[in-house]
Amino acid sequence: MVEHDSQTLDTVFQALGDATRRAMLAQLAEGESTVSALAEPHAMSLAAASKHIKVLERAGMVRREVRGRTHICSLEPAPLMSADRWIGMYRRYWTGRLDALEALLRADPAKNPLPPKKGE
Amino acid sequence: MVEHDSQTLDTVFQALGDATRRAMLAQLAEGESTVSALAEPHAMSLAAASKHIKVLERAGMVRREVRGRTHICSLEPAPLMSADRWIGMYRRYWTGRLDALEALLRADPAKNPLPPKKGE
DNA sequence: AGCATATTTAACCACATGGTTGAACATGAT
DNA sequence: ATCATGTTCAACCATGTGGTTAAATATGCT
Repeated sequence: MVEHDSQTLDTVFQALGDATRRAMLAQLAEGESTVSALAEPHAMSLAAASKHIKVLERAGMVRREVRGRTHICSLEPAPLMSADRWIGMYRRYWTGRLDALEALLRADPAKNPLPPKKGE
Repeated sequence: MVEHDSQTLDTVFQALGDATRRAMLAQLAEGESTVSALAEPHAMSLAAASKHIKVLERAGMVRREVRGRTHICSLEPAPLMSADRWIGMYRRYWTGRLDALEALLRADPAKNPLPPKKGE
């Protein structure tokens, strides 16, 4: 039985709900970065970027190692895994639905109830 | 190449960042529910629950069919799939890390750098 | 028509969020 | 000691969020 800690999921999903922070995670997936390197791609003050990083840290997704005067951030995968497992509970659901749709289409292709709908 | 619509991900992850709404999605995964049925398990006014449902709707995760005076809500899987695909980009990353860890452990089990750490 | 049910809307409140600027702090270089 | 660099902190602002209560709306029942 999979335990889902509600508070963890709250902070993780909240942290993911911002494009700047998602971009930072993407950058960290490529390798460690200093705070300024993480801030650089974004059109905002360093202080603002610093706050975003702190949100990611609070969510446990980023670890920080203070090396001299620079802070080196790295990705901590565990919370993302939690989020993934939560969403994973629904994979069964939607694959079921998609299978049903596919079956429907195979049964009568002329009805085609969907436009291509690839824009995502 | 997977297109990730930033705005969609924003609203979806934001919607997921609240335990009440996650519980509502779980309930909807079991089957359709009216607004009051969705509200019932939660210690809050109907108006508050109604707002939560609207957040889920805005995120595209819930569809509403007005049948008479009751509104029947159902789960719309596409946005969750988007979120899943986004997180999926990191699956490679963390399985890599875990594989590395596992290799480390196999190489020298005595070092065992981790407590069980199953609490999640 | 009149009443009950299902839901939303509006106005409000406290607090969080995402941004700013300017000052502070800590470290490294000269 | 001084100065520059990397980062945070504090104060502030506008807007968003999650909740409330009270009133409005829409439908169904008798």
